[in-house]
Amino acid sequence: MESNAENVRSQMRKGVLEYCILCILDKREAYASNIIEELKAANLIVVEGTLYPLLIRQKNQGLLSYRWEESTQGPPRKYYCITEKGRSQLAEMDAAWQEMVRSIEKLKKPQIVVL
Amino acid sequence: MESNAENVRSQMRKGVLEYCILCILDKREAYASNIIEELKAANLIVVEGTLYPLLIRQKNQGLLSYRWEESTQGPPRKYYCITEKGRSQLAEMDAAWQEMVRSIEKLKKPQIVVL
DNA sequence: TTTAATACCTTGCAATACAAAGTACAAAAA
DNA sequence: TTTTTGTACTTTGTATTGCAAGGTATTAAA
Repeated sequence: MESNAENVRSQMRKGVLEYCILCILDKREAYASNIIEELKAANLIVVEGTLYPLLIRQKNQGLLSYRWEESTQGPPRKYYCITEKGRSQLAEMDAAWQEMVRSIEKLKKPQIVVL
Repeated sequence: MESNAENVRSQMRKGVLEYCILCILDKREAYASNIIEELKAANLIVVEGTLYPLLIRQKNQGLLSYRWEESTQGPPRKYYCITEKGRSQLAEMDAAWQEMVRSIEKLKKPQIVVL
């Protein structure tokens, strides 16, 4: 894939990542690697340096909570799960996303000219 | 509307604005106020301080060109129109946007668990 | 001459995605 | 025991960019 197409996609991810995290954690709790895997499966590449600060921000906002869990292979994992506040934020983001999709559709339609 | 909902929408606009501008200028040439009006009609609020630098950036990237036109009421206007390079960028952004919409749909679906 | 309306531009700030490097822990290899 | 490997979490520095706020310029009306 070209570098330009990469940039275009990277640029579009901005502002949607928070939403994606809440979507994923709304289904099940997960630790960072789980989240990265699921994002990758949906063609949304994200690196650690992006995800960790984002999770911390959302936790500090009260949207997420976490618990430590021992791992059989490696250091303990931080499993995040969505809070009530997180769910209500997710509901707002759902609405905002749908509105955004409609907005783009509107922009794509030929302009209506009154003669 | 709540401030939080505003923030959510503002955040989501990021990374999509460039795409929106190209969508609008793909239909017809326009100057800044035209563009702001059309974005507003699509529920995408953007202010001058955001739009002008963005138009300049896209012009410098060769995605847009402009011409001056006298106005009957006020100073001359800078009418922007999309270039060939801009159209090819728009095509890439269309693809990226569709992919993003599909990605979000994918994340919303319940996870498939193999037992 | 002053004021109002319109249009374009700039500055400073805050948020954030990312590359890159660092820290910590556990198990396997030497 | 010591070193290496793999996994996981964290931090730092940079570039981008949306936005509030303020500035400049032109025209026409008061």
